[in-house]
Parts: sequence; C-alpha cells; structure tokens
Amino acid sequence: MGKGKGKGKGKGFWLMALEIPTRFEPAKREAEIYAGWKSAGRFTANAASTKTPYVIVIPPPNVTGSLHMGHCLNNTLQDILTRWKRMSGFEALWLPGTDHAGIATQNVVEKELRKEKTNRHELGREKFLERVWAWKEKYGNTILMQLERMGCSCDWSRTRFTMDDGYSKAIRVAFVQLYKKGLIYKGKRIINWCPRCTTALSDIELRDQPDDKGKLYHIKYPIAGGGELTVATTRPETMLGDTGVAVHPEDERYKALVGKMIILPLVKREIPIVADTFVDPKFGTGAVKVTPAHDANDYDCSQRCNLAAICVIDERGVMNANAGRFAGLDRFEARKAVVEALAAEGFLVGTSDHTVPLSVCDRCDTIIEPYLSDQWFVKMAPLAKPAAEAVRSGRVKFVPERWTRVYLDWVDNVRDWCVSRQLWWGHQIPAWKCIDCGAYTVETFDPKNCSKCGSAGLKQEDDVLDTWFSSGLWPFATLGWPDQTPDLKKFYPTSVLATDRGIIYLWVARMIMNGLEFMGKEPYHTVMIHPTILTDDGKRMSKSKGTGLDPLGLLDQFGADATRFAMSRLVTTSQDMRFGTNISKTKGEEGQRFMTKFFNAARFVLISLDTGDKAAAVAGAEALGRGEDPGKLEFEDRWILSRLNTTIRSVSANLERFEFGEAAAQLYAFAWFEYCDWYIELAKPRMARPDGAAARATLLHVLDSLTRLLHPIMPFVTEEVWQALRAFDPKREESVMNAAYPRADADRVDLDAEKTAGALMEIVRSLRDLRAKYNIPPKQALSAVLSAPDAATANALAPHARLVQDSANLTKLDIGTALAAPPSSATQVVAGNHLFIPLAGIVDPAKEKERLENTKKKAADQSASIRRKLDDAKFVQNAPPELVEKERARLADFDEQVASVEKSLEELKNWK
RNA sequence: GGGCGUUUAGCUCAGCUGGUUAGAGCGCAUGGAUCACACCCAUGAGGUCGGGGGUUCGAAUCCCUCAACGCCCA
Repeated sequence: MGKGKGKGKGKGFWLMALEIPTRFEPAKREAEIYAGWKSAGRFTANAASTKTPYVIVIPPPNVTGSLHMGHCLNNTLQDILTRWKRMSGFEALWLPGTDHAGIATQNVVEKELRKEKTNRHELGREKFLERVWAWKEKYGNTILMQLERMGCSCDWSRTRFTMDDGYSKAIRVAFVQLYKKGLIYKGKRIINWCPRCTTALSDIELRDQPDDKGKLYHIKYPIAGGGELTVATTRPETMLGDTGVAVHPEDERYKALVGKMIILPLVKREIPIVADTFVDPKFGTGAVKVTPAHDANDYDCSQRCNLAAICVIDERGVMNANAGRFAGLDRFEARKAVVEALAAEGFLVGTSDHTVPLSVCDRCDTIIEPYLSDQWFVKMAPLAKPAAEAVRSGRVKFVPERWTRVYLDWVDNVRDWCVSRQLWWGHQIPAWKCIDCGAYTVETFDPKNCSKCGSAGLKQEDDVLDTWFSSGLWPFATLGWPDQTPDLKKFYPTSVLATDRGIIYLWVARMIMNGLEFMGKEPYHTVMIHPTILTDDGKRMSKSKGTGLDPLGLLDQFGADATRFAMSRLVTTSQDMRFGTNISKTKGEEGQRFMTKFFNAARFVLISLDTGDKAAAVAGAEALGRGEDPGKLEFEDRWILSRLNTTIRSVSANLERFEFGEAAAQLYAFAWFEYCDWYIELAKPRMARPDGAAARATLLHVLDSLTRLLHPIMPFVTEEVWQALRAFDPKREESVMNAAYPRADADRVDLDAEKTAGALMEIVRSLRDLRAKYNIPPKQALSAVLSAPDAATANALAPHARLVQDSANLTKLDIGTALAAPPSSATQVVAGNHLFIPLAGIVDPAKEKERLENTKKKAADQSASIRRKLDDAKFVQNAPPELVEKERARLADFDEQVASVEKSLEELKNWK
C-alpha cells in the first residue's frame, strides 16, 4: 500500500507502524487488481468440478456497440450474482461473448466503403466479408473490454462469438433439424422490408414512428358501365398497383356493386369490386382499394378473393416499370406526383388529416415498406407451445412475476418468423437450390448433388439468417452444442438469465423455444427482468436525442465499485431506474463515499490492531468465525455480532429474491450506521483496557465478514482490503473472490442486546441533542441522572452506563428508579426514561421552559391519540391482545412522561 | 382499443402478508479540524403517503373510481 497522509499530519504514534492511504483510488488500483484475478485464472470455471454449477450466459452485446448504461446495469447485476454464488460454494460460470449483429455491422462497414467511394457490390461478397471480419477483429471486442473495467468476472477463456466456427456449425444443425421437421419453409409473403438496408425484417425489428401525421386521400374510382366509387387511402401512390376494390359484404351501400369492374384511374386497368369482411365500413367511405403487393391486409384479402398482385415499388423504394409514367420516382415523390395527377384528371375528391401508424427500421429509421417477396420462415406454433408450457408450469420463472403474462401473450399469439435477410454478413442459409429440378437440398455439410434429382447443379441461397436465429441458440451453442462437450454436460441448463424487458420476445422466448427443441430442457429456471435505465426526467435514453449517458465517464469519475454500488442500490423489482446526468452524479458520489467509508473503517481496524497482539486478534476473530467466543464478550460485542448476523441473513435473502437495492441498502446501513458510527467508536476507548482483546477480535471479525459481504457489489475495494487483511493474517484465501460468503448464525442473534442497545443509543442521541440545543461544546463534560420507569429497565441499562459516558462525554451517569432531579437540571424524556442533566448557569430557564412545554405537548398528543384508541371497545375487542397490551404500555409511558415533564416545569421555578 | 407499471419529504427512492413515532441518500439548517475517514462527525428541520369514495376497530398498505406520467401490445 502506498504512502498515507497520516504520517505527514503526525497524528498519534501508532500511525508510524502501518501506513495506509486514507482513500482507495480506483484509477490507480482497479486495473492491477483485475489483472491479478485474471492471471490467476479466478474467473475460469471447471467443468470437472463436483460443485453444483451456477451458470449465467451473458446477453451477448453486439459487436458494433460500445458500453451504454443498460449494459452497465445488466452486467453489474450478473457479476453480483456470479461472485456471490462463486463465494457461496457453487461452480460459477459467467459465459461472455458477442453477437454478429448482421444489419448493424454490415451498415457500419458499408459506411466505411462509402467514404472510400465504393460499395459492397463493387467489392464482391468474399472481399466484403473479409472487410467485415477485419472490422470485427479490430472493434468487435470493445464492450467486452469495457466489462473488464467494470470488474466483471466473466470466464474469458470461454468467450464466444456467434460467427465462430463451432457456433456456425450449431446454426446449421439447428436449421437442418427444423427444416427436416417441416418447421422451416420458404414462401411468398408480405414481409417488412427496409428499402435502405434492402432486406427483410421480422416483426419485432421495427419501431413505431412517433410523429406520424399523414393524410387520408379520397379518390374517385369510376365504375365500368357508369357510376363511381370513392375510396380512402393513406398511400395514394400504391393505387398504381391496385388489383381490386373491396367493400364489406353486409354494407348495404355497396352490395349491388360487388362483381362490377372499376376502371383504375391513371392506369386504366379494369379491376373487380369484391366483398370481404376485413373492410371496416366505418373507415373512410367503407370502400378500400386493394394493393396485394404492398399491404399485408390487402394481400390476405387477395388470397381470399383471387386477386392478382402487382408490384409497383422496387427493393430500394423506387417506383418500378409497373408504375408506368411514375417509374423511377422515389415512393414519397411518387405520392405527390400521383396526387397531382389524380387532381388534374379530376379523380381526387379531397384530403383530410389523418394519423397513420408507421413503422421504421430499428437499425436505420427508414420507413418500412410492406413487401411481397420470397422468404424463409420458421413455423412458430409448434415451438411456441412447449415454450409457453415451460413457463405456465413454473419450470421457467420470471422475476418480477408480472412479466410472465407479457411473455405468454406473445408466445401464445406468435406468428411465423421471417428469418432470411438479404445481407452478406451472417450465416448463409444452408439450403441449395437445384438448377435442374428447383428442389432444395438442406444439409449440415455442403452437398454435391441435389437430394431429389441428383443433379450436381446446386446453388446455395444468397440470403443469411436473422441474427436472432443464432442468438436464440446461445445458452447451449456457447457450451459446444451440437457436440456433447463436458461443458455442455456440466453447465446446461444454465441458471439465470438477466436482461431488460425489451428483449423478452426478441430473445428470451426464442431461447426457451430452442432450448426445449434442441436440448429437451429449458435453458434456465429464472429470467430476471431488471429495470430499464431512464433519464433524470423519466424518459428512455436515446442516442439520437443525445440523452444517453456514457458509463465510462462514471467509471472514470467514481470508479467501478462506486458506480456498481450506485446502480445496484437503485434496483427494485417495481420500478425503472432514473439515472441521468444529475442523478448518476449524486448516486455516484454516494457510492464513492461509501467505498471510502468502508476503506477507512478497514484502515482504522488494521492500524489499531497492528500495534497490539496481532496473533491474539487473529485467533480471536477466527474463533468468532467458527461461532466460538474468544474469551469474554462485552455487551457491545454481542450487539454488533447480533446485528452482523441479522444483516447477513437479510442480505442473502434479498439477493436470493433479486432485490439488489435492498441488499445494498442493508449493507450500507450496517457498515456505516452500526459498525462505524457505533461499534468502532465504542471499541476505541476499550483498546487500552483489559476488555480490549474481545473488542479487537470483534473488530477484525466484523471487518472480515463485511469485506466478504460487500465483495460481489464492490469487488475492487474489497479485494484491496482483503489483501491488507491477508498481509496481517496470511492464512486467508489468496483472494476474497475465493473466500466463503458469510452465513448467518442464528445463535448470535441477541434481540435483548439489540433492544438495550437501541435504548442506549437513544439516550446518547438525546444528550447530544441537548448539547446542540444549548450550544454546549462536546468537550465540556457533563453529568447526568437517568431515572428508569421500573427496576427491570434500570437493571438492563445500569451495566452499560460506561457506554453512555464514553459516547456523550459524561463524567458520571447515575441510573436507578424514581431518582430525583438534581437542582437546575434540564430534563429529556427518552425511551421511557427521564434524563436529568444539571445545567446550572449554562441554560436560560426561559428557554428550558419552552423546550419542556414542547416535549410535554408531543407526549400529551401521543397519549391522547392512544387513549382514543383504547377507549374504543371495538378496538379492544378485535385487535390482537398483544397489540392492545402494547398500546396500554405506551399510554402509561406517555402519561408518565407528561407527569414528569410537569414536575420538571415545577422545579424550573427553583432554578437560579 | 386492450394490458402493465408508477404517483410517499425540495429531488431520487424504500416501506414484502393492513396495527411503525411513515424510513434512507442527496439537498437544507446549526455546530465541529476529536488521535479511521471533511468523500468526515454530531444534531435538527422537512411528509394531511396523487384526488374522491368504500371495506375495517384500524388503510401509505386491500377494493372501486377519477387524474397525471411512463411503457408494451393491437
């Protein structure tokens, strides 16, 4: 450890002995500590271990990304769980990796090419893929490296990437199995098409466009043989591809027209009027144009009504030859041009404002074009059914539980999944089309001949698979599947999946389906949905709006421990987490202060113990660790041990329930308010006394436990302290990572001690309050008399007078029952006792009178409210007897207080 | 349109099965260089628990209703 400032200040001889800086400096220490863990192989799980496995697979971040707040929280929680379970005796594996993010990665590299004035088509597929791989090698591990900065204990020896050879093999095997079971098919459907990325997208790769103010156009369609029909549409440019007009079969206005022909304006094509129930008679005019190639509903209608599909927009969103004179126009320019032409030719009846729900590409914000094309689909129903059952039966649980329904609603109604993408970066679909017979050969190996006609003329599909197809296999493909590896045997199924709710459909559902389909077992028993990070004013963070917050800035500013503590402290199962610029600052500071506080407590303990009999302290602490007493324990020792064990129990229970915020808060409160504020202060004066040995042993034991307890949340500072403890006591484990997580010892819980301690603390606090109110300097010693309400209380408190004296700077404290107030005493009423503090000449009687009146009023108010309760016969009848008894006691207590204060007020008259 | 969540101190949040003197951190006020820590210590002020109804001896907690904010699905 480096040089502290203690020596410079020259405070106390004993600082000479051991020099510890007053602060832990993350910037200087984290990297070294992390490197130490890594080189010692402390993150590496052992598949041959006989310990029970505890496994988490990371939600693989995308290779194009860099760490954002969501990752920061997500991985903090995974690391807390992993470290906690590792310390608790499990064979813990946290398996890291990245996903290839087809569209995003291809976009990034294409952007580079654009700067070089070229494009992927000029380069060709092979060269282009070389470029992407080069890019991936260079930038693809950004997030993983950032996770190291956060202290994440991922098993880097098992890092996987969705395009690794082994992983690619898994994808082929999975695809082939699904295909051969008839669960993958190719078909012509309306899919979501991004004209900028020029690829199909699945339903859940879209986002809603927020401000989608559009117009509704009313267009007159002439009927062959006379008459006309007005249709309403939000997309007039698609009328060029109309192949029919539909009305509701029950719509009286149009019943007679069904079967007649329309002469399509501008195009002059004859198209039929058909009846179909999908038409909403209340929408627009009740007659809708049908454009099967550019609208999903229209397509379905065309299938029912035998209408043709004419495509008028090409893959880049430009009108094609079928659009006649509008060919070559972008789809939005074409809209204007078509409307103008309709108006000019007298077909446009009018326009009105209309909000159109629009979807945009999740990756590039381009407005999606519904597009009729030939794509590969996964038939979802047979996969979804068991996946729903796994959750309904409770074999997979969501935490918090409310997400169960969100999952089930989706899984129960899932539609077939379009998995082909018109990209180059990804897993090329393992299907070969026969040039001769047109049949597909789908194999895990590259086939030489057509499986149907034997022809050697085979061509593999150009398209690649949706990235989610590969990440859906993550929990087992990362462990070596389809090979039956030792890892797969030991670590599948995994234990917990930790993620944000935004990904339940996209990923969680698919992992469960695939786990059941390929492994015959659900991939984990628990899905923990943690809060989403929001800005200070409760909005979603958005990169484009610039409302995101860079976690690296937080790590630089506060260090990893403080950042982790700050985030976990705010995790609840009920709410999202506001953590923007301002909140992250105050919470980061809180974490930083806590880290320093803990570090300083350790500093104090080590420095103090260093001057005495170290071996005795170590032996004593070890005895406490075994549940034995190292000689005679004092009251305060028994108290802090009781509090420690209560804390251990509730921290473990909260971690077990994924209540990270509560666990962190309890550790904070115990460490600061009990160990530091009270126990250490009480131990100080004992160091030189005969009972010092017990204090020293207890100080060390509690520090040791606290270090272990805090380690999963604050790994670095606890390791630093652990190494200092180890220098002090070399028998310990090499790293706190491998130390045992404390277990609660019920025998140490001493509720009587806790109750008495509570009263003593209140007494001390009230004495300090009095000092503050009367401006009596802490250094000015006082004396006091404590009159307890009964002998039992007096007997419980009397042995501990010394504690109060030490803590409140009293020369003397008499404790008894029915003790008289010394002359000119101020009176405090506390925990049922009366405290008299002689203050002759220090206190203005008028001021004391005011204070006493105030006290009296408070007590009287309480008394009145309890009396009202007890006077109510129904309360006495219905409430549990213990409660009634308790209230009676409280009433007596408050009445006593009032009487006592009145007496003091009387005596005040005699003050000089 | 359907569903979910939230609404408690100036701010961010706890408060689990109804009975607490409704808690914490930040901020605020007062005092303090005391030999772990000024990223500290001590003490304090601050809340009719979103509005309205109901159940109950008793509601921040359960039920109904309204409102605001946020999210998801269609």
